[in-house]
Amino acid sequence: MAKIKLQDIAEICRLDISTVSRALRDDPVVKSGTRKRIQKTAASLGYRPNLLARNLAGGRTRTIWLILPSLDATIDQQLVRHASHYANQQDYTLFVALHDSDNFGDLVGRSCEHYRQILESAAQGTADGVIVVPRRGADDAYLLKDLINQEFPIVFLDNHPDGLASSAVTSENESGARELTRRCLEGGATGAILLFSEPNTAAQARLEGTRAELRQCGVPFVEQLTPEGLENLGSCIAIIASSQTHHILPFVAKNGQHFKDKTLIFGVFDDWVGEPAPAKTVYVAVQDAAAMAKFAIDRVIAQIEKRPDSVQRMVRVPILEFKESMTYRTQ
Amino acid sequence: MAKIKLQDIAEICRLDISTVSRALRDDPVVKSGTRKRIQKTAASLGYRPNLLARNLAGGRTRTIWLILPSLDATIDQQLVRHASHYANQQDYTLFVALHDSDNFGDLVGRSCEHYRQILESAAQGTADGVIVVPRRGADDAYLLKDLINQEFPIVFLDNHPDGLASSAVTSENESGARELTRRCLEGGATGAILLFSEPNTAAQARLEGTRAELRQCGVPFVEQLTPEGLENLGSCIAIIASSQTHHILPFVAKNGQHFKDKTLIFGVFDDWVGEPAPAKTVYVAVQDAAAMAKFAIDRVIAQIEKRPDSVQRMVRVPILEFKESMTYRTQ
DNA sequence: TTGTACGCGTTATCAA
DNA sequence: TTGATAACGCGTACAA
Repeated sequence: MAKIKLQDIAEICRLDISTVSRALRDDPVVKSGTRKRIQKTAASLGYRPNLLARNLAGGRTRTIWLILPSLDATIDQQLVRHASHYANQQDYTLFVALHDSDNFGDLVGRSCEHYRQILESAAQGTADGVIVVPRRGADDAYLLKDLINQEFPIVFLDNHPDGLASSAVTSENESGARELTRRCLEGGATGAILLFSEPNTAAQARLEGTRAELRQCGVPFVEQLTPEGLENLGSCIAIIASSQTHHILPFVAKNGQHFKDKTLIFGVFDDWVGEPAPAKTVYVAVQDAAAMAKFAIDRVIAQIEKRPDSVQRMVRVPILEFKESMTYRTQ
Repeated sequence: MAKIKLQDIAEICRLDISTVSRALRDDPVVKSGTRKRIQKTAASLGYRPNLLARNLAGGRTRTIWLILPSLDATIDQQLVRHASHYANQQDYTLFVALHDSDNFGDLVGRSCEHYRQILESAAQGTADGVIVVPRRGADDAYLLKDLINQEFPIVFLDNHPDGLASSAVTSENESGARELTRRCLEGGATGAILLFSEPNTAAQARLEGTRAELRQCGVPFVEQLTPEGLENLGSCIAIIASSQTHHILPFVAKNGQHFKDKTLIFGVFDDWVGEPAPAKTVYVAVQDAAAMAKFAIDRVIAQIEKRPDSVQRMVRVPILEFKESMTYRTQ
């Protein structure tokens, strides 16, 4: 059978469509008897209201999109999880869209196009607001400018494009990186290798924090691995980076021969899965994904409901904790 | 300024709204000159077509939802990534919704409610079809039954509820688990511990495959760890499970004292991050996420476009590869 | 080549 | 308490 609509129910019940509409939304203005009757026949027919029509008429969707480049990093997965949860609590539905999913090496440029399409779609009535996790430098700034100018509710999360006057939620990356670095030094590091090559504001802030701390403590470090540079770093080298998966382990696997006679310490953000080997210790700066997600959702909703957004444009969430990674050794 | 609509542009250009509508979709029937003029003024006004209205009028959204419980497992992330990519290639947009995100321990039952809501929303015109990764046994069967009966395009991925006559795409879990087990035995295992406690069809198939192989080879195994059971397993124990994160490492961490004098071998699906320690070797059965995603998308689209779906109800994708996990040891 | 008029499925504002 | 009717913004036969 085809899709049941209000009209069908109305005809069966010999009532007007508007009465049916009210009854199905439990409007107490409809007489309790007819209301029940309508609801029963609706259920028996397997009626489902058409959300497109409903949202079109209502002017809002109670839907927020979380748009991010990928789910590779642990923090991304956690943000999705918490944002979805918290949005749900606020009676919004959160949808996730990936915009970097085209980067499989087939079609360059298509990814950006896809990104643009997603943002457009969101702003075209399908979502009440969006939370965007940008990734590739300022490539996307011009895409977002329009939306912001038209006051479409938008909040940046984790990273934020430079020079856009809009809400943003991120971690205290700079001071977090300083603290992480401090731990590595307390752990005995005599020098450091910095792996923060991503061209985004979060990685840059971390890089700067790390540099600042190392300089202040007078500890040598390099950002590119050269034989000469390595000599200055001493016997206990801290490798400090954003994440395990993309940076440290591949890096160590590739340059293993250089570290033969060295002791290694790793410093990373968010998590370390598995054994810390080949490091002596792994220090982890854990971002507060729950708080970040909560702030982001709150601020989009504030914009959606046109509540006067808090003065503060940029929210920096403190690092949740600094810890040494667990080891599963049996001895 | 408020939202621009076709009417606004029509008035400015002194044309009918329908002409504007055609021009903005590059309909060649509109005279090239006026088409350009219309497009220019539209752009200058920052016009965005309302997708709700467009989809309502058009009857379709070119949107597919991928609904899954969480993103904890690597396979989930890969499925999202590939599905998003492939859907995009087919000119569909893929949205991801999590339905288990409420399981933070606050409100029991709310998760199921949320799940229902998401499925309903999808079927209410917002999506042309859905791909569902179910997780908790057959809890959700009744939710899905309605949708299937009403011929709403739906494909199950990874797992599938029992007894529902609908399309499903999954891995060759049973034979995959057999092969994985074989590898563990070739690696020297004298006994095995099986950790497949999840109440879903994928884990069950794997459990059965593992059991079958072990029985055939006459190798002792346990599914619950007891002191007596442990004695029979010999000195080299294979721990075989679905994933690293949720099962093996916590299990070993908890029961470490029992394994003091044993050699361990791990057998898992999808991936192993970090060092294999405390195991001698880790064998990994890697699922073919790309193929799974592709099949799933293809089959939803087939249903959406009412093409006669292939006779085969259930697609079982072969395991991509069996490998030993990489090690990053520097010596 | 452009305009008219109706449909998409709901909600909301009247009037009855 | 219910019914008629106008939005919501756009697509599209059909007519001009």
